[in-house]
Amino acid sequence: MARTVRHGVTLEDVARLAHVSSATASRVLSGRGPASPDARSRVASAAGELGYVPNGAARALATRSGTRVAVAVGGRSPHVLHDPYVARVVAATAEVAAARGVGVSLHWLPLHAPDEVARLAEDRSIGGVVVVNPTRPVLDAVPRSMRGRIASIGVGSRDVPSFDVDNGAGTAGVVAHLLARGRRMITMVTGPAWLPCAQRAVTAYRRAVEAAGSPVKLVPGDFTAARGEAAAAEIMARWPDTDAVFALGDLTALGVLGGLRLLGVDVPGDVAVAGFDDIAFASLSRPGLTTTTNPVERIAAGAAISVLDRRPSTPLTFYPSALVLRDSA
Amino acid sequence: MARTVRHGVTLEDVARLAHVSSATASRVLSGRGPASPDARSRVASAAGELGYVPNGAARALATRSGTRVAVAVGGRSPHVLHDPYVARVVAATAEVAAARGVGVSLHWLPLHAPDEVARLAEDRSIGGVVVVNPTRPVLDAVPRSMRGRIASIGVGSRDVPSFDVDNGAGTAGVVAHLLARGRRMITMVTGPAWLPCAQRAVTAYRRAVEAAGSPVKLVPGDFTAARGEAAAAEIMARWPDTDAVFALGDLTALGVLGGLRLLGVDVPGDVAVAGFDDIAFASLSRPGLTTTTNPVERIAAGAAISVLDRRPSTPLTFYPSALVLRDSA
DNA sequence: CTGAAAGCGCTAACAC
DNA sequence: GTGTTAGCGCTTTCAG
Repeated sequence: MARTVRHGVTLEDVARLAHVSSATASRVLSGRGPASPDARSRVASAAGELGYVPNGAARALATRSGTRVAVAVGGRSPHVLHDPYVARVVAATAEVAAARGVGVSLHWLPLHAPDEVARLAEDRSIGGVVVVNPTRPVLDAVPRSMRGRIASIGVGSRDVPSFDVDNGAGTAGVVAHLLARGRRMITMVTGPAWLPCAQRAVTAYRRAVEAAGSPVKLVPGDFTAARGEAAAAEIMARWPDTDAVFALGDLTALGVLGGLRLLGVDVPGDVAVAGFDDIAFASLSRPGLTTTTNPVERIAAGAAISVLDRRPSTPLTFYPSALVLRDSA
Repeated sequence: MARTVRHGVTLEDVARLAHVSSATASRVLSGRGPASPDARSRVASAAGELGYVPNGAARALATRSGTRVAVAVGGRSPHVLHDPYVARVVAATAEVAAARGVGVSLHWLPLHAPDEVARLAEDRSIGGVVVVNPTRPVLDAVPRSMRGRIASIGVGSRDVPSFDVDNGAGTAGVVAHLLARGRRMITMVTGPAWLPCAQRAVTAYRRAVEAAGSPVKLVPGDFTAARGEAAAAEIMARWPDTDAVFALGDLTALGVLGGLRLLGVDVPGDVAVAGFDDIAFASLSRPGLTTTTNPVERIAAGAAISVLDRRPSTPLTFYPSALVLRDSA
């Protein structure tokens, strides 16, 4: 195993050692194109011996494939880039990118300038784009040329396959549980109004609650804890008979928990509280937060792989969300 | 502003429109090398008009500068890559990388194979490396060739500048606060034993506590909440007179909070609890967690910039940690 | 199946 | 100051 790991081994070096042309070496190493078994093995062992690592920049230049995938996040302010949810998406993407010799860059997609996404497409060093929480205008601004190398975590479109948690089913599960526990006055704290993928959850909530003959009560949210705390006060003032709150996003649910405590409302005695996402802290709160899972890393990896491997994927891939019962509901 | 944004505008196109050679255009656009004011303005406006975006892959190939920065995280298992702290580092790095037209990839540095970092250096498409939580063997395995394009979030070495939170001062601040509040039996839950940068906090704790004539009581931790919960039981069994616990890492502190509650210990009545990091949940727990800040995003950005701009930086850059008082201590 | 040769888009000497 | 000329390391026709 005494490898002569010279600094900067090139395909040329491998080819020379294997007594083949660099073209053949390229075919073998990239797996594309014909090559005799003999050549194959000689190249492979030469590459191994020299500790060859292909130069991604050169490959990207030759194949026009780009050297990175851009994660573009829709949001009202650039502050969204510091969201812990976004961080998880980026990290998961960076992990699958590493395996393919490429990188990840992070960009903000302002709500008021949806065609920023087109600008990303002009950058030839960007091989693919994963849009997070896109709005419809963003999706519409996606240029034809991005087809096959763009995916969405959020809603999708004809040209943009979507990878997302099945928040409809997740919500239905949570509401069903609440109903089964005898709750009848269930208020929902929604996501931001501009965020289309969050509407699926609202629809599911509405359907489940109406089917049970209970009233639909909605309060706007924004995924923050601060908003949850304020929402709790709003809800109890407006609908004192509320016996359950379902918040889209655990941070908001945790905020609701805090807000209710401030009001002296007992959870789950007086009011049950449930969230969405099952973040790390959900199990640490007091009472423990009943919620439903959101496999963010798996979703991000799915989206990233579809973009990087240019796999023609189904237009819609839903990841299941599983109910996690704790003490709050 | 009616830009003719053709798909794939090259430097050649810009040069042609500006009536200069591509070399001149390159000098102007990259800011390196001489250029007359006249040429400068013609090139600039041509680039603007065409909506020119430089091709990072081509540039990287020509300058041998790489197309991405690798974030390499030391840890016992590949699971560290899913740590929320790591995610924040990666996202912050991806943000500064985006501004420079490069990407970020994420890698695991196994404790038992410290020379994995040398393997990264062999990849010519990796322009720089940010090591997170390195051990000394990792630092020693950094090849000479990486000088100036590697930085550490954690301990550093002669060749690897360090960017880190001043956890010594942060710890001193927390302990001083605990002492000022009259606590005398202060136990510390440490970080993993293999993690050198966490030792600074232990040293600071030891010094502060000894100076006050209080006993040094250490329990090993691993930054997880589960460990914090277990540690709480251990501590109260071993040292029933404990009146304060300082945990390195808020997640662990939150675990301690839970563990103490299980034991029926009142916080902060019987025992005060303080953490480190000021993560989002610190303000959401009950009681609110007293802790000290850790500006992870700023630290990561500092490290990333030093690597990307190849700035000869000071060997040690400490970021201040500020005490955040809540209810737990 | 294999090799020669022509780029991919940019930068860096080196003359002028 | 500016243009000409070579590459950077890889892939990809196109002959053979």
